[in-house]
Amino acid sequence: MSYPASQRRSLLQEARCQTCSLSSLCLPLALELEDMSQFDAIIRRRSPLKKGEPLFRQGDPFTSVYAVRSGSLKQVTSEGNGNDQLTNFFLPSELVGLDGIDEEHYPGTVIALETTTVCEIPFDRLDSLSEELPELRGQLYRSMSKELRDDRRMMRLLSRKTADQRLASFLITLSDRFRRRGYSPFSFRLSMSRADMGNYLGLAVETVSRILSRFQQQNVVAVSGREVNILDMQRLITLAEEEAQAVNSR
Amino acid sequence: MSYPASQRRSLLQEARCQTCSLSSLCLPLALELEDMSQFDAIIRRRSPLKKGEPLFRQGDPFTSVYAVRSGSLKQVTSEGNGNDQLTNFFLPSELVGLDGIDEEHYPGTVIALETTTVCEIPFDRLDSLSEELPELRGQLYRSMSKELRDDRRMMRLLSRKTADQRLASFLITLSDRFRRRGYSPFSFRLSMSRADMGNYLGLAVETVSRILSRFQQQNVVAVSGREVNILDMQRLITLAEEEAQAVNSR
DNA sequence: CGAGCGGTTGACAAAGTTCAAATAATGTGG
DNA sequence: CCACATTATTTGAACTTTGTCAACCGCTCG
Repeated sequence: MSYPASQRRSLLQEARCQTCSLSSLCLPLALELEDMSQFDAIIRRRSPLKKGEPLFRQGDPFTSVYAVRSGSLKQVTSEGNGNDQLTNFFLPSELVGLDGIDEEHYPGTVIALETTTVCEIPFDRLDSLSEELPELRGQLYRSMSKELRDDRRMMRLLSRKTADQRLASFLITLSDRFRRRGYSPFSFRLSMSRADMGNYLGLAVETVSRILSRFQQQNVVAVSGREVNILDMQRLITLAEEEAQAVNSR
Repeated sequence: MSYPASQRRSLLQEARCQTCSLSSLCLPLALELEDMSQFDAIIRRRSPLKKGEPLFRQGDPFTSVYAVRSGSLKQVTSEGNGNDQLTNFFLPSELVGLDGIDEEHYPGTVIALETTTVCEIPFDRLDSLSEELPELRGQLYRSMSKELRDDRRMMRLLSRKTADQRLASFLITLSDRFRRRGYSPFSFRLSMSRADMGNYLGLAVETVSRILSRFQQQNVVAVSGREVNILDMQRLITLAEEEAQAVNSR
């Protein structure tokens, strides 16, 4: 989730969707150049968020969805008592805030994990525009639908997988997301803490740490602080799926 | 999830959205009478599903979403190995299939838990119509957004709650859904097996059974087979939330 | 009436959590 | 840039919760 200086520079320059390297992954995907400029027109640029800075807070009135342009964020839902749940990490091109549409407010706080830039897309404008642009509407439906499927996958992870499988799955998913964005799927930097990972995966920090150590011992990955190198992707995939036997289906 | 004979009869008679008692909860919510008839026109009635019968199977081509009219269903996602994950229960007025939009196929099999009737809504027609009817479009966005929020709640349940809290939460959620639909929130019949509950909640069947027994001993609920009576709702709510201390946030 | 399924209960084992403590990393004020 | 204060991460050991295995009950369906 860090970028070489050259790329970071170019990301910041791309003030318009038409030239943004992410447009093929982002909401304007599938839009014609002409339509894209209409879409581009409703977007508000925001100054970069610093690490730890919230994009919005739980309970804030829902006004916009956001496309991540660079950096990364986490979404945390608090339930009164100190018990927070980290429900999502967002990487470039992903849409933030879709779960706030049907209520007047955002259901969780979204916080930058590093210096992060986003495009703000006022939802009322997006909705109107989606009336005229079937492709845009379809893309919006698809984004939400995909998020639903990802959620189901996460539920499966949380309810059926062992701690080892969770960590392996997590690393694979990250790897895959990086790959799709043109970065190395084998070597990357985690922008979140062990505590964040544990919270997201439903594990104690200590468990996360222990398992990463074990993976390292087994030469599956090399971990140094937040730097990750996947040494044996095949093994990692096996780890994520194996033992998946039995549990409730003898 | 069973209905008195009189109500069941009337549900079956309601062939049109305009007279359906669920329209105030369902997709046509917020539509003017005139718009509603347009919406009504695209809907296909289906003959009732028998218990155990699938509405569609995982991998079937995605064509429609479905609104439950009466009865109930479960969604099961299989991952090759025998390890299935039950990701959702659907009650009357709820929309089935939204997570299939962005792929060409449904991501899970949806099976009737009892005799069940649904309205089939071809998605391409729905999409076109949503172009003309902003209210319908909004409702569709809201439905998906709500489902996202429910998923987040479920993730929280799976990753942070104890078995007791999961069962308590589950009963409360069901109770609430019945209440919204005009049924008793205190007395209802479970249409799913203990195994289904366990699968959904990420618990072994034995655990589900034990905890229900314990709740019963403590006079929180009276359970007889699949009949449930909530005796002490306040206590149940406490059970669902309490102990929610600590875990990752000392 | 017997088979089978769904549900319940007990005993034991395993996976993870909690608590404690040491070490490493990062940030801050001078 | 240094010394100190914090915060993050790792590791060990005891303890809990829940899963697994086994046995049994009760009901329904041929």
